Amino acid sequence: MVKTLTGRPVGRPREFDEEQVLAAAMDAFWRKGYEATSLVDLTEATGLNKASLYRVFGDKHQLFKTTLKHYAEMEFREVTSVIREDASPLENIRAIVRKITTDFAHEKGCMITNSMVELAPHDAEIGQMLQEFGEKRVQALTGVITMAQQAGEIRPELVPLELAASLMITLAGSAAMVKGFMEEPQIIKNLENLIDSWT
Amino acid sequence: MVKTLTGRPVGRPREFDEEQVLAAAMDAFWRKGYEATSLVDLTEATGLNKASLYRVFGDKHQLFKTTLKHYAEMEFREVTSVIREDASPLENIRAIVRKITTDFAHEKGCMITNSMVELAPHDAEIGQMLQEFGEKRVQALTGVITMAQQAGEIRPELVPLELAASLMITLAGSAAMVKGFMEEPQIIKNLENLIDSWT
DNA sequence: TTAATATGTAACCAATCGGTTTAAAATTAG
DNA sequence: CTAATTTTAAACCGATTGGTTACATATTAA
Repeated sequence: MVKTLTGRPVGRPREFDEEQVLAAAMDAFWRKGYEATSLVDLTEATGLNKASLYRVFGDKHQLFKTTLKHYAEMEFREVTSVIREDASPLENIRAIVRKITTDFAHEKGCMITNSMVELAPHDAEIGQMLQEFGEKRVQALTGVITMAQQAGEIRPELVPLELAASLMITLAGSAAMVKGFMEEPQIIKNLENLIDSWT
Repeated sequence: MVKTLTGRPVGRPREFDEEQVLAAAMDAFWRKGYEATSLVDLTEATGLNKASLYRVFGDKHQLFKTTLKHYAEMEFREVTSVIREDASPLENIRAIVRKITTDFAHEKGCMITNSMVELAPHDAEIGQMLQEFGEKRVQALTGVITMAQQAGEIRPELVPLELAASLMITLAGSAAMVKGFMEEPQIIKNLENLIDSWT
């Protein structure tokens, strides 16, 4: 795409918003997973035809990686946005967990957990991405947990990194269970019990 | 299949053992999931050709349901088999959890969790099956937890059904995490911490 | 206006999908 | 032996898969 001096690209202008298309494709993959989402599904979800989709985002696998990255960034942004400077660290942890679980809405679960279960063992590239996203989240959680402990809201004998791992596992389990076995209130209650057990 | 007076069926005898074929098909689905496992994969895994597979087990979806049921029954049998009359209830719970996690071997995870994540929201029939398997496990866990509590090994203020739900969620999360994000020792340590927190 | 560039649509493509048919081979009953 | 029954293997089937090409359309720069 060649840009001109005025900033507008040469040639026929796009009829779609790249961000919206990406969001729609992400939603399709999030709902049905990688394998079960066909190119036809993607054209219906995005409103674009196969050729445009291919030209702009590459093949299905590349598009999936892009949507997965989009999801991870969106999720990280939204989750960190609930952190309040004026709230206590433990209150922030509770808010983060609530935010994450409400994002599981409508049986879609968590796209990262979904992808880990569906793809990680036989798709090294995706596995790598998921590991990076996961480590980033572990670090972030370990950070706020450490803060809460320093503020005296978490028992001093507990190890922040272990609590973060425990929370990761419980969140992943929650994301799996919400897809047909448990209701949201039960899942939230369990998470609140877990955090209570740290105090 | 018409049986004769001698008990042997009329016609050419089968060259395969139905149980072995089912186990091989189960392993293929367990490893790669429903969508990503093609009929060709199944013929290679089982040694049978498509026609035989189809005649004996029905279509791919029926075969999947059969292997899923096979998995659930196998798993339940193996897990209950580690229970020792001479061990304390809490020791039995620990043994059960260890057994379940060792069955996650080699990044395959848990076939029930895998199927819940991949299929439950858009395959009502599979969703129903998974719900039944899950409820059976919750009941079994609630049973041993109640016994442990009555034996004084678990604090009396804790609710057995809630602890069972907590364990279910943690096990599902462990099954997801083992597929590329966490190592088995870390997962087992987390589960032991959880059970310790009940005492 | 003309040349260059980019987009959108539809037709096209080979490969693979799940599934079925056909016919040879192997066995039992009579 | 023959007839009946069942299994196996391979060829076959239409539909769908992911992916590509061809071309008319729209826009910019010059």
